[in-house]
Amino acid sequence: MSFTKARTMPGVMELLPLDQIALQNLLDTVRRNFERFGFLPIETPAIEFSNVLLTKSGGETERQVYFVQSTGSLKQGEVPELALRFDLTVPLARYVAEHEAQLTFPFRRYQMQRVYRGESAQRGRFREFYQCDIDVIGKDALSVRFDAEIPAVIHSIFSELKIGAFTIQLNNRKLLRGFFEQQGIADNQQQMLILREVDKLDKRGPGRVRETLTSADFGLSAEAVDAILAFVGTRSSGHQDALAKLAAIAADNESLRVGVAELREVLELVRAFGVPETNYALNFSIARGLDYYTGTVYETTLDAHPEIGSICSGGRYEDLASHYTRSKLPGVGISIGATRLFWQLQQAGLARRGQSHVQVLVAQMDAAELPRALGLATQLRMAGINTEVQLESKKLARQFQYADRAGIRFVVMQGADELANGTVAVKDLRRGEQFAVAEAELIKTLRVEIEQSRVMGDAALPAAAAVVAP
RNA sequence: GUGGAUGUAGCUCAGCUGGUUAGAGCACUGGAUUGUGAUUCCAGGGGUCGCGGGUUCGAAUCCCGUCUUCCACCCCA
Repeated sequence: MSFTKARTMPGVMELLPLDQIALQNLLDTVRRNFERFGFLPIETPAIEFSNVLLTKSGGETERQVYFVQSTGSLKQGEVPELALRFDLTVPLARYVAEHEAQLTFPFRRYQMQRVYRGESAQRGRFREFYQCDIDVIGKDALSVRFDAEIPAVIHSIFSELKIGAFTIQLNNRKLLRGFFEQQGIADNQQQMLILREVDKLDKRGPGRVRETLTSADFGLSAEAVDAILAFVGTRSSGHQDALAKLAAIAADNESLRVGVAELREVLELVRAFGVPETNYALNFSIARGLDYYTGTVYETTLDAHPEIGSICSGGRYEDLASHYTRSKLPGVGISIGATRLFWQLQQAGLARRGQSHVQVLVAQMDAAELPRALGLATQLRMAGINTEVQLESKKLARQFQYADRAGIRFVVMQGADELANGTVAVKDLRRGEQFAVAEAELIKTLRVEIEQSRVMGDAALPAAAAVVAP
């Protein structure tokens, strides 16, 4: 008999239960903070009509879209009618256009779902992954103040995740465009091409970016490249410094003036939102590849792990749903790639295994006493303690081994000795200690132990390693 | 899509210039008598050496093809 190789396609993440718990803890933290800031949940289907998803056809997205078709409706040579979503922003645009009449604006939604991209396989690159998005969509207009609220949400999430110091890098597309105009680079396409290169500044260093920009493809003079590199090299340290850097810009065109003004307002409000000044900074090389950003753009990085790159990014767009409706719907939002983030944290040693949700295993000491063990388990469950019972008769050693491997910390035993004197034995597998308590005290004792275990579980870790602790 | 690597047990790998029945560590299963795990000791299961073809008396080893996975570019979370 030959077996089919049991395997998943490359680019998908599949986890063992304790790692799954760790990922879910991460997702729970994100969701909790989204809700704390007043964002409401929606879900959209994984499958959408192809023409809805591919409004801006051509380019990267089309290459990466998975088309979907039922076997019955296969038609040779035609573009399938359906496709898997490749992000959550396009479905949001469709959603808002479709339900506009029933939504209240500004519409604040969060969405945490999986998206699909036909990427070629590479480290940390997934074909199926979670995106956690928040967006605020305005009707006709949306104040730049909302741009300042986003970093407050980011700060709240990453503080709670405890993955170390992080910086929310801020920039503004209008500022960049204005600057390019000032340099005599007026062509929109040309600006985009330069933006893409500039965006790689922190990853590749100024040397290689200079090399690319001075190449024949760009047709820029050495002086122009110098000016660009000097400008986009701007980084601020601290709030006052950021304001000073903005003040130093000689704005001689409208776009540049507006960009500076927007950034200034965002900075002031970010501070007022209570984000510590160590957690945000100007970075004029942040451009974001996506075409639709028009104003503020964000990227968040971990100070101690620059190799991870951006862990959360987004920005402002002027018209979200122009392909679906005449209404003008500006918005601002961010996306966290939770699957990749989790993977990166694991690689960097910042994620640890989750703890089993099973808090207690009631051992089976004597097959005849199984009903008694079941009754004990029921009592524990009614007290809110997640409990599993040893249902098969096995040597006690095996029962301990099972609990240990499954990550269950406490084993409760009530054998002949304990029954005789009305006690229950509790073994703490992590500490390797065992003690006896009166049966009436069991629940109270376990609650204390479990609470202690929860608190100690966090405290025992270095500050930067507690990510996914429950 | 372009360029470069890779493939031996579930995992990490060894296997010299071709030579008997392809090895190790970890993992797994069982045992070391009565109610105590992760440590120790003993035993055991597990591999068409990615696949196809060629050279040879003989191929995991050499050659060709093919597939796979991975890395860089592109793009992105």
